[in-house]
Amino acid sequence: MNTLELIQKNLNAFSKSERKVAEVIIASPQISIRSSIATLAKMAEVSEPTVNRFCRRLDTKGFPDFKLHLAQSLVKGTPYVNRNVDEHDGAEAYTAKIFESTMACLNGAKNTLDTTLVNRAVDVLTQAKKISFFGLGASSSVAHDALNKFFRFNIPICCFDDILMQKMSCINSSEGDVVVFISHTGRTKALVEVARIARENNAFVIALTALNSPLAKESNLVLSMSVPEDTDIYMPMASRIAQLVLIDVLATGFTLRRGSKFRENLKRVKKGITDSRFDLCDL
Amino acid sequence: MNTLELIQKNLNAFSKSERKVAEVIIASPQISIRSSIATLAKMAEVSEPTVNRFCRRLDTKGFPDFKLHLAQSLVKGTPYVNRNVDEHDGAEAYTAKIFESTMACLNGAKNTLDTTLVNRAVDVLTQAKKISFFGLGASSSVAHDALNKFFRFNIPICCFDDILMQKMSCINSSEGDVVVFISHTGRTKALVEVARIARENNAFVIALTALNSPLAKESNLVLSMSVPEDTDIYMPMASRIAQLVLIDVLATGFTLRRGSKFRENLKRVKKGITDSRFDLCDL
DNA sequence: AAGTTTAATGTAACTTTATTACACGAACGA
DNA sequence: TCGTTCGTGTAATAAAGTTACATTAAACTT
Repeated sequence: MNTLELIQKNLNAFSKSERKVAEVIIASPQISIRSSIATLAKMAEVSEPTVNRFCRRLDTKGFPDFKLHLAQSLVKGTPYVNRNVDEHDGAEAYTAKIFESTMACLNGAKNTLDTTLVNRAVDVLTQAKKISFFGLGASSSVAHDALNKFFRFNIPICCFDDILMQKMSCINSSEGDVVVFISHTGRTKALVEVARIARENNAFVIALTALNSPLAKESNLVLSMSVPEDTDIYMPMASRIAQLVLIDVLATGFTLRRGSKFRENLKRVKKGITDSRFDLCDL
Repeated sequence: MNTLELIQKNLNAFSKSERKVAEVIIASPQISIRSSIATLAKMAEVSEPTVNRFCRRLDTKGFPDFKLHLAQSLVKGTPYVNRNVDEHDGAEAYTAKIFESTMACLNGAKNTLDTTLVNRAVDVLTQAKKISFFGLGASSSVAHDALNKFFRFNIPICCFDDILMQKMSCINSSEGDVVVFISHTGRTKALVEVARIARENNAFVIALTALNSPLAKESNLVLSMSVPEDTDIYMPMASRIAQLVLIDVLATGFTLRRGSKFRENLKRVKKGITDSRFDLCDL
């Protein structure tokens, strides 16, 4: 377990002074590993032995040993930890926090994603007669993004925000069609119903959603990622970002599976777009 | 450059005693990073200052600093680097690469984003009579996402994919309106023209785009982030993700600026959504 | 609610660790 | 051969980390 994450997780288990130390370290781990125990103690406004006790509580032999662990975890794992935005944060502070939280989130998502299932999903997608992407609310922009990506592959594809259009589309689906549903919670009633209809019409249902959710139960294949819930009102839904990256992953897998001739095509599409742009020399 | 490799490579450049130190470290680096300078000196059968000099020769401040560098280099795998997907990658490999590249990208974006400008943008947005979000192609899903976020703030807001609708909307704009344009390259002709129209009608133009691009030149305020260009056809546009996070940042800044009463409202909206969901006990 | 106990924290003495200053001796060149 | 330079070690010094203990705050008991 990553030392920095460990500190973050145990924040509540620490005593008042120890928490001060923890906060200083989380705020600037890179500085911490270069500081002496005296400097760190001063930064956290506690005494040196408190810092030492803090280190021991984290199962290290002492301060130098702790620094070693921290230094290694800064390389290995995420240097970033989910930090909530505070009411009094300035632009610099909240910008950093949001970027870092998002990165921490992606790291978590990556580690909990089952790549065997990714592989199966890619299998199914490459063999699809038609692919549909459906999401509602915040997830609808993820569906749009997926449309944009898969559209370039020149295969029958569709994407609707509208729940009725989604239903109609599913009613018309048949064997060989694949429907991808996107929902963070997997508990949006309307969407779950659409998924059921898709299944009833022999479509293959892939869900980017939470494990064991109602939506997951209606699906043939569930791609889930554990992403911390957005308990904080300031905190934007990083889950959405993780879903987008997952779409990237699926699109990439798709491209790879299709072989080299297919990739030549892609280059042509990309080149086609540049014609609607100013030349680089216009810069 | 990896410290251990560096030692290995420079073996011949060291003096006799220093080489002894180098050999001991190469033989058991894990032990070395946990030893004191005295222990290491004894292991190498040299004096302590020799070890110290050895450390300085490797451009470190001293023994503790050297240990830090060594410790970090001993950790395998560099996580946050942009690694291109390879034709022969399996699902696990490309999944990891894409997630990690995206994180690397976000990190880069974070570091190149000017928070002073973020602050100004938030200023402008909070005072806007109406806010519009426009993007084309891949950026249109970013615009949608922005709509979804800012919509909750209960202010006049709009978002169009259609270039004609965008134009019409801009022609009708007036003093106090803010239009946010989203474009990775900033060179999409159609969008640049819309921006010009917006400006001509006294709207305040914010662009999430590349510095010095034609779009940037038509804008009152440019939020740019340096994100590696997607040279690789496999590699999905991580720039899009960075833009989404930037939207998150702006939305958060907006929320903070509006004060605590406003945030109470947001909680209500959030609660309102849950009614269209299955209860948690349905899980 | 007061007293007792326990946990948390800081002070100061002490130990360990690292660095510096300097001296000695070998290698090299004139 | 002498002087210089470079490498090395010894010893002194400084810095960092740890321990023991005293003090204070918190919690629990009666």
